Amino acid sequence: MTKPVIVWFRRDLRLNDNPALNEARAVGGAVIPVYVHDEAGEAAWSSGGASRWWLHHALSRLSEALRARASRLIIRKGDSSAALIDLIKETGAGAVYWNRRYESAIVARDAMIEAALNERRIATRSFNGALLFEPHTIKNKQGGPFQVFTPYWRHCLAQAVAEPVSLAKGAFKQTRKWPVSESVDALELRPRLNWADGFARHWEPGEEGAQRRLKDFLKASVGSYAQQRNLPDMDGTSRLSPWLHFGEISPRQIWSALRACSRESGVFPANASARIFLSEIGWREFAYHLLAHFPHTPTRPLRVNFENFPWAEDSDGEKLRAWQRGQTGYPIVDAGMRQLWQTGWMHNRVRMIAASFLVKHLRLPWQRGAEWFWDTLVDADLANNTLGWQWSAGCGADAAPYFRIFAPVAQGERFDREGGYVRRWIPELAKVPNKWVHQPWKAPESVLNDAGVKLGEHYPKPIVDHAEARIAALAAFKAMRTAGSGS
DNA sequence: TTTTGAGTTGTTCGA
DNA sequence: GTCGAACAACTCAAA
Repeated sequence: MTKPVIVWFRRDLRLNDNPALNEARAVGGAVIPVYVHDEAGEAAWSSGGASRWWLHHALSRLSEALRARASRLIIRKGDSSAALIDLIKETGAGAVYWNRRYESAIVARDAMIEAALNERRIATRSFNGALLFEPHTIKNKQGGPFQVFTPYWRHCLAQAVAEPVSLAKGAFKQTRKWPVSESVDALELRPRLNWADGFARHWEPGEEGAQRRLKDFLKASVGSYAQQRNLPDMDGTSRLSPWLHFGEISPRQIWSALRACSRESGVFPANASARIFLSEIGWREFAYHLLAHFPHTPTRPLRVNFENFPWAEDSDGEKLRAWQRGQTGYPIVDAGMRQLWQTGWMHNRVRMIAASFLVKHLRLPWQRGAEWFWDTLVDADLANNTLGWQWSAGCGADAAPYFRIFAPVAQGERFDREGGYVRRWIPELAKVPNKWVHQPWKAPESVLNDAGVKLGEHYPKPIVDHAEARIAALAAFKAMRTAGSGS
């Protein structure tokens, strides 16, 4: 009789286009879906607070979806290797299948588990469930990894992309006796305090929620993506990032759905908007490419001369705290940081502005920003977070040149012209007229009085002066360069 | 090996 | 208000 196969779910919390699950069902025996909550195994990057909230709901939805197929999700806590070996003993499973991950600590751990299982004569198979182009399959002509996006993505687009595979209909083959499982609640993923209560108004974790969101985006927003993706007051971006992170949707499914939309025009991608959206998926691929080939980059700069960048002092943490709490006095920055806190997400345009502000105006290390985002974003993803922060700081691959310092007032006026975004997240400024809403400190006394705002009381004065901070940042970069070349 | 062209997302200044 | 140039120099990728 065919032995059961364990499907080890990780960052692939979906039933459709799940190669490990598909292949396990194809074996013909029982399938035992398993999730192991192994915080120590995640090393330095176990899920942050906001991600844990999402994970709680993602696991609940996956568990329900499996029950609808007459199956179950078996949940265990603790060391992954020990949990899998226990389950093999309890179920008589002959194999473990999973979809690959790319963080260096996880790659190393998975290799050890594979060896340990093979030693016990348990078959293991791993699959690509998370990427269009896995890092080891993409090489430049010198045989090395790409470090510039454009040639990387051009190269990728010349490769074939596999079609997503839908889950075959019908119930799963049953195991004779289900092993015991923890409840999702027992993982204690939701915060003890109720700070995440607002998240549920903004998000619908789970595979169905992902498909609904993709459909809505393709119907309503992708056509105007080129123009509207930069306007934080609009729903112009896909907002698929958290579902993508947990693998509730795969990039293959997105690629395929986008191509179906382009069918009428006979060209793929059909237009500038579709091409730009696809290239955003490409940036995610590029981030995984870089993380796999430069595994030290979550904590250390890719460009080594940035190791001795002269960051500013902030011994009491006051500046960092002002940034985290949305109290810098620059409305577009503060609105973003408050959106992040309240919803677990921040619009991409504002992420760039807020990141640039931390790194260039406050001159605090990008790692502090990356840590905060890791804890507060529902879409926190090691590859994307690392690339984004190193790009903003200017120390990464294909990064922003050092002289590119976002001006928060100009950015606010350009991308949030009516101030709707700022007013939504900073109610103190609700009555400040458009002309001053991005720089209330410049407004005449009478205007502020009419708006009911006293600066320094209801809303802070700017904690740094833009022009001075800009000059200081340029000087710091210059100092780093001279220090680097001198030795 | 050497050379050449090019590189997500900006800002400021001065005409 | 609008426009183009300067910002400074470096690294990558391909020929």
